[in-house]
Amino acid sequence: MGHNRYRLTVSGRPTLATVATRAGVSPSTASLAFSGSPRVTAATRERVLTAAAALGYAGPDPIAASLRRGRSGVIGAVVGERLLYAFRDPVAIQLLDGITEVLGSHGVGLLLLAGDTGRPSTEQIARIPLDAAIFATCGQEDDPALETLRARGVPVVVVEGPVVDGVTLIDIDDRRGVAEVARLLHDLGHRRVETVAMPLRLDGTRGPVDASRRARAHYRDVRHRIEGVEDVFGPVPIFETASNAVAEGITAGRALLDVPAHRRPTALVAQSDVLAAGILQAAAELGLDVPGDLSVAGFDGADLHWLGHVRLTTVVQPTEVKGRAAATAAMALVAGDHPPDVMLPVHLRIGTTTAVAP
Amino acid sequence: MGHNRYRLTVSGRPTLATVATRAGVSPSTASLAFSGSPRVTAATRERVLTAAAALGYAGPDPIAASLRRGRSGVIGAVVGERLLYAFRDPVAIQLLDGITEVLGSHGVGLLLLAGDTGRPSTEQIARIPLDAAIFATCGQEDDPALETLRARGVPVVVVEGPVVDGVTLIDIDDRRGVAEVARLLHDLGHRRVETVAMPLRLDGTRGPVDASRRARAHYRDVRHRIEGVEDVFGPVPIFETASNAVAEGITAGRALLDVPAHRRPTALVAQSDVLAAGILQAAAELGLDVPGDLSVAGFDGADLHWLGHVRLTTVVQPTEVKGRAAATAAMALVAGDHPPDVMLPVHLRIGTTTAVAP
DNA sequence: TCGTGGTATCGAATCGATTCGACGATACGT
DNA sequence: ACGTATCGTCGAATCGATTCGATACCACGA
Repeated sequence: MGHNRYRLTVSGRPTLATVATRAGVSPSTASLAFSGSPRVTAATRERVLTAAAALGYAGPDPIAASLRRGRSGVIGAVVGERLLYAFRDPVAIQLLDGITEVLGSHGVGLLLLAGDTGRPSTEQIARIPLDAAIFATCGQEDDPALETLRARGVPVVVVEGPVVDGVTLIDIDDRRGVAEVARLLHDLGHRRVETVAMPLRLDGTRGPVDASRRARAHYRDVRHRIEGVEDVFGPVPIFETASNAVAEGITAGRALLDVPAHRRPTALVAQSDVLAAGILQAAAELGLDVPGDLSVAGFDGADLHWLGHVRLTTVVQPTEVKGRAAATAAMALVAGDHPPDVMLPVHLRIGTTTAVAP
Repeated sequence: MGHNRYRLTVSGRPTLATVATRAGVSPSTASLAFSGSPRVTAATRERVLTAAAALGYAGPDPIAASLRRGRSGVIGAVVGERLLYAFRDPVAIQLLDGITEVLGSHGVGLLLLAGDTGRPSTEQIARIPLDAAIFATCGQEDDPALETLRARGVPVVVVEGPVVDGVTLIDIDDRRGVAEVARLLHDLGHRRVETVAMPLRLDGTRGPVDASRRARAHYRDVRHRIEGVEDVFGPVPIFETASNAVAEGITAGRALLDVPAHRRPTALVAQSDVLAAGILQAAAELGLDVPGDLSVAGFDGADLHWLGHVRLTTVVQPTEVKGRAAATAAMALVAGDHPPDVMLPVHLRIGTTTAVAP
C-alpha cells in the first residue's frame, strides 16, 4: 500500500485527509469531491465517497469548514424574554416561523438567544459563532446586546426595533394602521376612547401612563401605536400592561371597565390581539356586551384559536412576510450586501367587536 | 516600536495576534488573558484588554475557538414539525424553556432544527456545527435525522422518543399516569370509555384506529398512553387525530359525541390537554354538560390560560424538569460522560371535568 | 514531433485561536 | 551565595477543512 503523504489524525474519527489517503487522492481533491464541484471526475468522486463510507466518515467537519469559510451557518434570533413568555405571543411564533422558512431553505440554522433577565447573556453572544442576528421580539432601544453584537462585527437585522445606523430595519406601518382603526371608531361615534399599551419598558410597570413615563418609552412600535390613536382622537388615556399576555389584558380590562358607566370608555384600542382577547374576557366578566356596550379593537391579525367564534376587529400585519423579509435581509448581510430597510403595509380588518357607540 | 514577531492579519478585523503584538505579549498570553486564566498577571491582562479596546477587538473569534476546542457551543433541538405548529403546543414550549434555562447557564445556545416536511434537512445537519442534539417533540422511531446525527458523531438525547442504543433517553411514566386516570374513571363508574390519541404517524390520518394502523405507530409515548387506558378497561375505541392541536380535539369530540346517547361514551381520555380542550369545546357545542353528561381527562398539566375557570382533570408531567434533564444530559454527553437514562414521575390531578358516570 | 490548449489533480498557504511543555526570572531557604 | 521552587510568559504544534495558483497529463493539430 502507498505510504501516507498527508498528515493523518493520530487517532479517533477519520478526517478528510484520512479519506483522501485511502482513496488515493489529495485532500484538496477529496474536498472538491464532497462539495460536489464539477472540476472533479465522477469516477474520482465515487472513489472518495466509497473510501469515506468504508471509514465511516460522514462528511467534512462543519466547525473546520466554518473557520475556513468564515461563516458558521447559524443565525441568532434575539427574543428578549425567556422562551416561556416570548412564545405565549402568537405573533412571535409566526414571525420565527417565517424566519425559519427562509433560513431553512438556505441550509442555515436558527439559534434562539433568550435570557430570563430580559437580555441574552453577553457571554453567550461571545461564545457562539453567529453569522448574523435578528432582533425578533424585543426591539428595545439602547439594547446592550445590540451593541455587543455590532462590536463583534455580527450583522444585525432589527424587526420593528430601534433605528440604528448600519442596521437593517424591517418595519410595519404601525401608526397608520392604528390610525385607521381609530378613524373607524371615530366614524362610529365613539368619543370616550382609551388605549391599552404593551409594555413601554420591561420593568413590570402596569397602569396609567403619564407624560414622564411616556417620554421614557423603550419601544418604537409601542409609541407609534399610541400616536396612531392620537392622530384621530388627540390625547387619550393610556393604560400600560406589564407584558403582552392575555392575563394582562384581563387586568387592564377590569381596571378600565369596572367604573361608573358615565366614565367608562365606549371603545378600547388594544395594541395587540392578545391584550384585546383579555379585554374581551374582562368585559364578559363584568357583564358588558361587546360590541353593544363596548367596542374593542386589537392589532396583529393573529389567529387566536381559543377566541371561539368572535371575530376581533384588528389591524392585520403580514407577520410571516415580516419574518421572511428579516431572514432574507440577514442572508443578504451575510453575503456582504447592504439590503435596504423594509416597510410593510398593514390593513384594517373589521370584525364583530366594534359597532356604533352606545 | 517593536517589529512584528507574530503573523498578523493582512487586512480587515484585528485578530488575537494583532492585539498581542500591540500589547507587547505573545498570542498565547493574550489568549490566557482573554480566558481569564489566573496564570496571567493582572497588569498583563490589563495591557492586553487595553490594546484590544484600542483596536476595536471584541474578543476571540468563536469559530476559531470552536475548532480548537472541538465544540461549537451550539446544541440542536429537533422539533419535527414546522415551528408554527410545534409551538402551538404549550408542552413543547415549556420543554424548550427548561432546556434553554440549563443551556443558557452554560453559555450554550439552542438551535432549532425544524422542517416543514417533518424532518430537518440532512443538508442542515451537515452544515451546522452541533455539539449535541435533543429530539424534543418528535420522538419518531426510525428517524433518518437521528441516523444522520449519529453518523456524524453528534451525541443525541431523546425526549420521550425511541429507545436507541447509545442514545440517552429522558422519559416519563406515560403508561402508569394514564392508568391512574383510567382507574379514577373506572372507580367513578364509567364503562363506555374511549380515548383520543395524538398522531400515531405524521401522515395526516384522522379517525378510528384499527389493529394494523396501531401496529404501525411511530411514537412510543402514544402507544404507552393507549396501553395505560387498556390496563384498566381492556381494549377501548381509539380515535386518532392528525396533529396535537385544539382544532383536532374539536373534530374528534364532534365525531365521538355527536351520536345517539346510548352509544355515546361517558368518558373520554385525551392524550393531551390541548386535545382535551378541543373536546370540551365540542361538548359545549353539542350542549353536553361536563362533567354531568361526560367526563373528560387530559394529559400534561399544561397551563391553558384560555380555558377560563375550568380545571381539567389531567396527568401532570414535570415538563420543565424534563427539559432541564434533557439539557443536563446533553451537556454531560458533550463533556464526554455517559449520563444515564431518566424516568420522571407523573401524577394525577383531579379537576372539575370528571365525575360519576351518568 | 513538437507546441498548445484544456482539464483533472495536487501543494501549500490559510482561517484564528488554544494549549502544553519549556524556559527564564524571581523569591526563598539554608 | 547557591540550589531549588514558584510563577509568569512564550513557542510551536494543532484543530480540519477550503481554495488558489501551479502542475502534470492527455489529445489534437500543424
